Amino acid sequence: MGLRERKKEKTRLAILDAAFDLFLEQGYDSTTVDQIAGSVEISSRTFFRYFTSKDHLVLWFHDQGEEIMLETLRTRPADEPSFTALIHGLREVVRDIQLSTPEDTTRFLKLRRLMEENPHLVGLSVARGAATERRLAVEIAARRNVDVMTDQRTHLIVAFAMSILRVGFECPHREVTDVRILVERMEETLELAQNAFRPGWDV
Amino acid sequence: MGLRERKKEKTRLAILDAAFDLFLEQGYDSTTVDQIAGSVEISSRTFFRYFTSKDHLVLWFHDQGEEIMLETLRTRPADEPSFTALIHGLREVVRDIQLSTPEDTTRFLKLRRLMEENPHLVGLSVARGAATERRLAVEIAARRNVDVMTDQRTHLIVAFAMSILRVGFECPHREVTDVRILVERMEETLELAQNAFRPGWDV
DNA sequence: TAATCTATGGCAGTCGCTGACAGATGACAA
DNA sequence: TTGTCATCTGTCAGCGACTGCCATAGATTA
Repeated sequence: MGLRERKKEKTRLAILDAAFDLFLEQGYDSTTVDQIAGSVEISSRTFFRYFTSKDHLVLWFHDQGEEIMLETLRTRPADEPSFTALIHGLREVVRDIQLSTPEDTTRFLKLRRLMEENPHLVGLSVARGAATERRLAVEIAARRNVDVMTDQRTHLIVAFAMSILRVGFECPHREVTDVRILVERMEETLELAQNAFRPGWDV
Repeated sequence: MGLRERKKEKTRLAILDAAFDLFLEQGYDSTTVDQIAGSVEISSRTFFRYFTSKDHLVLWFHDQGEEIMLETLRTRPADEPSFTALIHGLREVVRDIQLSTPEDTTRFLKLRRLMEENPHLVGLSVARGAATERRLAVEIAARRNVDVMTDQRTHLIVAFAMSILRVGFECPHREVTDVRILVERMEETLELAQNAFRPGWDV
């Protein structure tokens, strides 16, 4: 990897870290892009070359998760029930968090705190989730040999699965100082959710 | 109702109609607030006194639905399973659409077309949905005699129910020229969803 | 009719975001 | 090492969403 790319990655992370710290310190809305750019010593124009919008800072994690979900779907056996396959995707997302570097973990926990303190950001993430669901629905429809446009069940399967992810990450009943707490919580949610459905409902 | 209030309601609807027509004609993004305000002959400053943001034009329906859901929850018997109670809420939302005035129906259908052509708006609506879910969760937690902060099942119940609404409204497999098509579709979705769960999972 | 309340418009300003141009900097071959 | 090229970066000018402030026109009430 060349010097150029390494440098880019470094500023990308620097922006992310600076932004999160500023957000947590003085709030999301009252932090301007100029401030963030300033504290990393780049122009705000450059900021927008790294992140398409201020919001996008918060969505980087989401994008990562989407990729994992899609990737997992491709590797799961074709005859596995769709919902089960999606659940495996969710577990992969969780695993990815567990295995990430300490720096990434810190970033992730900051992001979580940020969302907790600023519910409007949850909305953002959920909005992005709608796009993710459309993409997942295409995959699941192919799997189930149905038409994405007409098959409601496909969309229900995807929507339910993604709901689990969201519920698992929100409402953590005690302070999350460690990803382990989050993972634990996520496992509980998955367990609960899986028991809620009739076997074979997702064929 | 005084002249003042009647006039206000009239401009409110005028703004909504003008905006939707402009959006459908030339796209959401390329329509400015100034244009909308101009075509109703008010200043853009006044526009922002009727709608807190350009986005809010699209969310007015959502807000209405939320109110119906909350209202319904209050009237349902306390010993009814939570999920069932929410489903009744969904049915009330559908009923409200069926019973609305022709003007409102037209507005609603335009909104639907708008969302179809502009997926980004679906995201907006979903984002607002996150806030709605939090409010519904409070009610459901009270019903189930659990703590909103800690009980995951409550959040799952709400999230699943709201997913149904969303799926029912999106992906309509044929052009929606009549609310009846939509209602029909919604019934199918509800049916499908209700059969997906184990009886008693939501106690 | 007078006093009062409130809806509105104009204006100035902030912030997010973009296109266009020019200068700086790393990549790579001779 | 040097020169060429691709890419990254900053500056600047500008648009559109949105807000606070103040003055005024209109509706409401006494």
